[in-house]
This record gives sequence, C-alpha cells and structure tokens, in this order.
Amino acid sequence: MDPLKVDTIQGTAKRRRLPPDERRQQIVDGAVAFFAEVGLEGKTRDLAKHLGITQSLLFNYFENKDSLIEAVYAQVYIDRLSPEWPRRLVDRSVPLRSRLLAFYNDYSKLIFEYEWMRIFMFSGLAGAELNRRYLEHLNKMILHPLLDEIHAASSKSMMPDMEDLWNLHGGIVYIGIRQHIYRMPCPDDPSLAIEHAIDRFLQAFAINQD
Amino acid sequence: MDPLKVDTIQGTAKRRRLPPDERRQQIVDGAVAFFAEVGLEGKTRDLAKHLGITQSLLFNYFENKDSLIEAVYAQVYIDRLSPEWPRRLVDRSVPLRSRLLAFYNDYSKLIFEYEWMRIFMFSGLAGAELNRRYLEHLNKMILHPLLDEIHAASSKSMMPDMEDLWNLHGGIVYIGIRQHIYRMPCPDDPSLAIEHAIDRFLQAFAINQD
DNA sequence: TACCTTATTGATCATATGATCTTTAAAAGA
DNA sequence: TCTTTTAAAGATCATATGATCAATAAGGTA
Repeated sequence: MDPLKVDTIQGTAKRRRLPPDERRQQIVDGAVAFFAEVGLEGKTRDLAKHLGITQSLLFNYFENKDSLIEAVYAQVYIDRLSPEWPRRLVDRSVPLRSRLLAFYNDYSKLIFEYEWMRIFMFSGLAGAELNRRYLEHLNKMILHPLLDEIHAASSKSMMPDMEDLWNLHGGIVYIGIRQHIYRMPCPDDPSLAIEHAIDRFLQAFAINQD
Repeated sequence: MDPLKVDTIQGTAKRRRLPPDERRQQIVDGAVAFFAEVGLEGKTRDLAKHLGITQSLLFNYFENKDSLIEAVYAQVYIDRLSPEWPRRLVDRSVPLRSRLLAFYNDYSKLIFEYEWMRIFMFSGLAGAELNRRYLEHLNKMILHPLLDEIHAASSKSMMPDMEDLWNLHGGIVYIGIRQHIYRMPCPDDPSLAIEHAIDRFLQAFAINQD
C-alpha cells in the first residue's frame, strides 16, 4: 500500500494526532525538501498538501512563514562544518595531500546533497545573513589554516594566496552546482575529480604528493 | 536635479509618451535589473514603481508576466556565447596558453556581471529550459573543442578528461558566484587568478606555458 | 466506557497579485 | 489652433496567499 495513503480510507484522510515535537520535526523535514525544490517563495498551501496536513496546522507550530524558514535554515546549516576539520587539517603528522583528500571527500559528501546545495543557493540569492556567516566561518576555520599548511609544505618560491585556494575550493564545489542547481549529468562519485584537482594544485606548488 | 524626478513637478509625475519600441526596451532593461535583484518572483507592481510607470502599462507591452520574463531571458542570454570563440580556440597558430587566457578573460568579462550571474542562477534554480540549452551549447562549442586542443598539445601520458576541464571552468566561474551571488569581497580584476588557474592546469599536463 | 485534553481541521479574513478595461491626455498632423 | 491617434493612467476584477479562530475528534486517563 502506498505509505502516503496509510492514513487514508477511500481517499478521505483520517485525522492523525502526533506529539507536538514529532509533528514539528515532520514539518521542518518536509519544508526543507519542499523549499529546496521550489524555492523559499513556495506557498504554504502547497507545503501543507505535500505533508498531508492542513495549511492552518503550519501556523500552530510556527508563528509565521518567516519563522518556519528560519527553522529550515537552522536544520540545514547547523553542524554543516564539523569542529573536527580545523584540527585534522593542521595535523602535520599526516601528509598534506592526505589531509586535503580526507577533508574534501568528507566535505563534498556533506554539501553535494540536493537539499543543502539548493537551499544554500536560494538563501544566498535572498541575501540571508546565515549564508554570509557560513562563508566567513569556512574562510576563517578552514581555508585560512589550509593556506598556512600549504605555505609550510611548499618548497617553491612562488606561494599560493587566498585567491588560489578559493579557486581550488570553487572548482570542487562547482561539481555540486552542476549536479543540483543546473541538473547536469555528473559523475556518480566525485572523489576522482576531487583527487585530480588537489593533485594539480599541489603539483603547482611543488608539494610532495606521496 | 534628480534625474529620476526630471518628469515630476512637485512630486506629481507627469505623463510621458514614448514610442512603443523605446518603451518596450525600457521595460525589458528595467526588468532585467529588477529581477536580477529580487528574483523572478518579483512583483509586477514593484517593477512598475521601479520604472516609474503604472503596473497596467506592463500588460500593454507583454501579454502576461511569463512573456515578460521570456523577454528578460532573451535579453540576457542572447549573444552571450560569441561565435568567434570556437574558431579562435582551435587556431593552432597561437599557443594554447594564449588562447586559453584570451578566452577566459573575454568570457569572464561577459559573465562576471551582476545581472547575468544572478539571472542565470535564478533561472537555473527554476529549471528554465534556456539554462540547460546554454550549458549544452557551452559544452559542445567550447569545452569539447578545448579538450581536443589540450590533448593535442599535451606531451604526457596522462590526459585530462571532461571532468578535469569542468574543474578548470568551475574554478573560474566560482569567482563570479562569490562576487554576485554570495556578495563576498573579491579581487577587482580576476585576470590574475584566472591566469594562475590556467597555468596550474597546463603545468599538470606538461603543456608549454611560454 | 465516559471524560478530558488538545492536536487538527474547516471556515474565514485581509491583503496581495496578475490581469482587464474604460478613461484621460500627450504629441503629431491638418 | 483644432482634430485625431493612441500611449498611459486609474479603477476594478478574480484569484491567491498568509494568517486567525472557533469547531471537531483522536487518543490518553479515570
């Protein structure tokens, strides 16, 4: 039986009571999927239909649409940057190449996700504060320390700057943009493309790639 | 005097008649700027206010909002890919590096533009057909020929594939995304970052960089 | 089983929004 | 200057949309 219709009898939805915490979470999960699909201007009636509840119920759990979107942001942005990464990126007992590979393979698993990618882009276009804060955090906690590590490992006179590092980062992130924003055909597993990009980068600064 | 108020007398707007072609173009130009700012779900009343005309006048020039957005797409997408580029990219009398630099410096001038960047992203998220067509065109007319050129110039056993080329492309395009979508501080002149990215790429495939 | 709490619904409101149509007046021509 | 054409404005409509609130019934408890 269609799991969406498990509570319906001959097309007539049966009313289902859930504990408030559970219902709230169900709404937020549904809203993440819904707004990722159609954008943050998606209509509350469509979301309610998507969830199989009435539109008025949404306002029982959220004061207004904006606060629902805040909850969506929170759900999507929270814990996206692991506190583990800054530590592991500067652990010089591990070769720099391994650290870079480990980071970007983990990171890409997190961000090459339909919901994240699209809501990040929608919120960026809308000028959301969370978006800017996220990127500043990424810059400060990941990219800046990374630049120091590369400087320390480089044996060349020509050193990369932040702009070079953003280029490495952007080239990798762009895989997710192609896949989820533009819906272009992309490799199932991006790890090979990531590895090549990292190796080209390291080679340019004469960094040991063993 | 405020040029916006040149047709106003003590706050009362004076009616101004324009030749239809001119008015239509003025509306499209204004719509490009307006929708780039707020997204394609921007309201016709806000656009009209932005243009200093009445909302009903918009529907004198466009059957409905969708056809206005079509006109915006047309204005923004048309001639974005110069027919010159495919030819110049395969002109082997010029060093490959010079061809790449010339192309990406020209191309970035065209696409690192506030209106283009944002409307391309808005339309991509909305799943617009033009978006997909543009990217297929780019792939077929630019990136594919470019891959052949790199293969021809490479002296190494390891050859780049399309995914490597998308990485080069994405890393460069990401500068514009940072600047206009995320509104992050970016270099005024991206040509140095572009040059470095191209040189790292060529170096990886042992291509003469003179 | 009867009762009570409250999650959920259904009806409804005020405003926003795309679109239409009649009226007005700017500018060209006689 | 008077007339004509039609670009532009203003009033208005039908529907969409966020939000409110009284009525209902699911599910636990005595």
